[in-house]
Amino acid sequence: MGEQPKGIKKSKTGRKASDVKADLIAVVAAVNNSGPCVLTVEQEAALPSGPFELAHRSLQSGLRDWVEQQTGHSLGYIEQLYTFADRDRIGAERVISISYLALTREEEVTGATRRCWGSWYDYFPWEDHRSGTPPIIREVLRPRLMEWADGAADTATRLERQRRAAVAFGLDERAWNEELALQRYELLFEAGIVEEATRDRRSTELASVPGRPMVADHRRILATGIARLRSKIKYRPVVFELMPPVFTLLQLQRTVEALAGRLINKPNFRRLIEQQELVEETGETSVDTGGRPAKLYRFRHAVLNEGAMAGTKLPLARP
Amino acid sequence: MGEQPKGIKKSKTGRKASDVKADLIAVVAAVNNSGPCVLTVEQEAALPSGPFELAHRSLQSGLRDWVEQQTGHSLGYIEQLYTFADRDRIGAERVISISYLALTREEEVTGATRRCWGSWYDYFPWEDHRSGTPPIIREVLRPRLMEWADGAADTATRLERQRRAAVAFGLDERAWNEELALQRYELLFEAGIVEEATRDRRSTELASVPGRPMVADHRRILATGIARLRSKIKYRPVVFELMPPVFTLLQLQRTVEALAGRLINKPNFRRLIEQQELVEETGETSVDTGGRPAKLYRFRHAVLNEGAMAGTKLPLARP
DNA sequence: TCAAAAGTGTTATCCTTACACCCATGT
DNA sequence: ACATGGGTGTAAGGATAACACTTTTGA
Repeated sequence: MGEQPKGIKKSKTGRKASDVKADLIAVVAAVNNSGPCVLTVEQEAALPSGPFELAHRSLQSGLRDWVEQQTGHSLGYIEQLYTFADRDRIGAERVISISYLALTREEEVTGATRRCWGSWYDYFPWEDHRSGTPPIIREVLRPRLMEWADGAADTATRLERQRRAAVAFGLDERAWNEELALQRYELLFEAGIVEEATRDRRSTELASVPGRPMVADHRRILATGIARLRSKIKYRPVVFELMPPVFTLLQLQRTVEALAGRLINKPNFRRLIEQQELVEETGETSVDTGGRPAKLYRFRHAVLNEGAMAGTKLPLARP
Repeated sequence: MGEQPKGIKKSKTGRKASDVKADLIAVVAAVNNSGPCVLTVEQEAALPSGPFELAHRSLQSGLRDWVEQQTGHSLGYIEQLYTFADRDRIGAERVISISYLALTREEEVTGATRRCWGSWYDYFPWEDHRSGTPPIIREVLRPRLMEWADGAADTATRLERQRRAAVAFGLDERAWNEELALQRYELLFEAGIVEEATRDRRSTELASVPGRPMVADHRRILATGIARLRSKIKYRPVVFELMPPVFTLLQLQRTVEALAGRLINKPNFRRLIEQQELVEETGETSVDTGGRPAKLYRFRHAVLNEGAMAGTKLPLARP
């Protein structure tokens, strides 16, 4: 910031015209025995959030403050998700939402704060494929999506819609891709199949409404967080933010499966983890839960320093 | 939205306390014969930007308006980069910057607008490894970084700094990783080696200043864009946004090389492109530029519909 | 003829995938 | 004994990397 820090930006309209409100909004994810869940308020219908204010030192610290104040939960790992201006919001002042993904463990409940964990798959019943493709896809979503496609004005649009639905939901022998969680929600929204899409416009159509809805566009933000996390666990060791300090390899696998919404091959998973040297043995074994005692592991925090996870996909020339 | 859209958010301070200004800021990238470049204003010292205003239909359209107004350039492909609150900015009103990455071709100059293309590697001379490791790393950056490391209070911090520098810049036999462009800039900033870091605090240290500086934190935003693009070209077909409608495979390779800042193995690159079916022949050949005529190709826009680029890195169980 | 660029093969190696199988413990 | 989970081995297939080589043009 020299002598003229922002000199290049001159609003032609008055100063007031460019004033906005900025909301901070958090997807706080954890995994417990019943599966992946998200920290909520308001009877599990909203994500913790609040306005960014002068008192906040930074966006992240503002977010931490709001989450702690509303839920009594303090955050560890945080990353930014996306920023958007509320759609179809007109009026005196614009609102910008800056969303974040946070990963924690569901800790001991201390205060008497209204903290509720909502299950991911209550909001997105079509996303859990751990016990095979959920029936809701074939029985509800597929027919509704085809209806929507058939409602298109011309043939080109109809085919286009069918293809989009097939890609997103793995229809017609296509493979399921768990990373498309956001695309799927947005497709359902566009097709008017999801409650949030119809509740503004007095629901002329029948509301078949699969999955529990949320306030405003919070469910879309949750979908964004899920999609981001599902892709990120594949190239960054973030799962460990969700694990206790010490764990067995099967516990780790179950956690990843909960997030990905699909099952993993055990032997190969173990090799993958071990060959990347992400964990080290503690030397102890678990207090058995139904079978042979398992070795306990802890995360090797050193890997964060190793600058690993390079990932070249280009055929580089030898230097 | 519903009956109580944002009811859960009650600012304890007055309304005014949460009002902010939101700036939109664009990294508009292109590649020409002289290499990768970015659209700038103010004598190549700033990125196009402007405040988000009531008149704008959305964040993206606001960005398009500002860029077009300031440079006469209209944008195609856009993606959001990052949102941050200005660091060390105190005072009456907070400023939030929402940054975007846009990809275009450097088109025919039409209007008499002040549009300038700045070369990436003028701003980041250490990032271009197409002709081997640039001397500036061994001759300037390495010594300065070691100085900085030695200035640490304790041994642990010193070793930590040395390791960070080595990872980021590929020192000590480590491999160069072109995707770490942002980390590198931030490391230089933290070490006070870069002009932006010293100019606030009256530069007590000598300003060795490698690379052309920019206004405010625009250079950091540019680094963010470069890093994002370098990683994205590996798993999404975004390069084609930078290409003319018809091109030879070598032109495509040269473009990718310009972005990545390193050379690619030709035969393997061709196979990679062809086996992914990203392009199709036009049937024509290029008006030769120095050798045997090359087949011309065009991008297969169909691939965008194929929902390809799944990318599982987890050893899934058979369904 | 030579330089420059366009193209084609071939091989070794690594990683992923799939699957088969044995081990240790509690009931 | 057997169910449950822990844990190891291996072989096939595909992708990647490295490099050698031929072809076609213009100067």
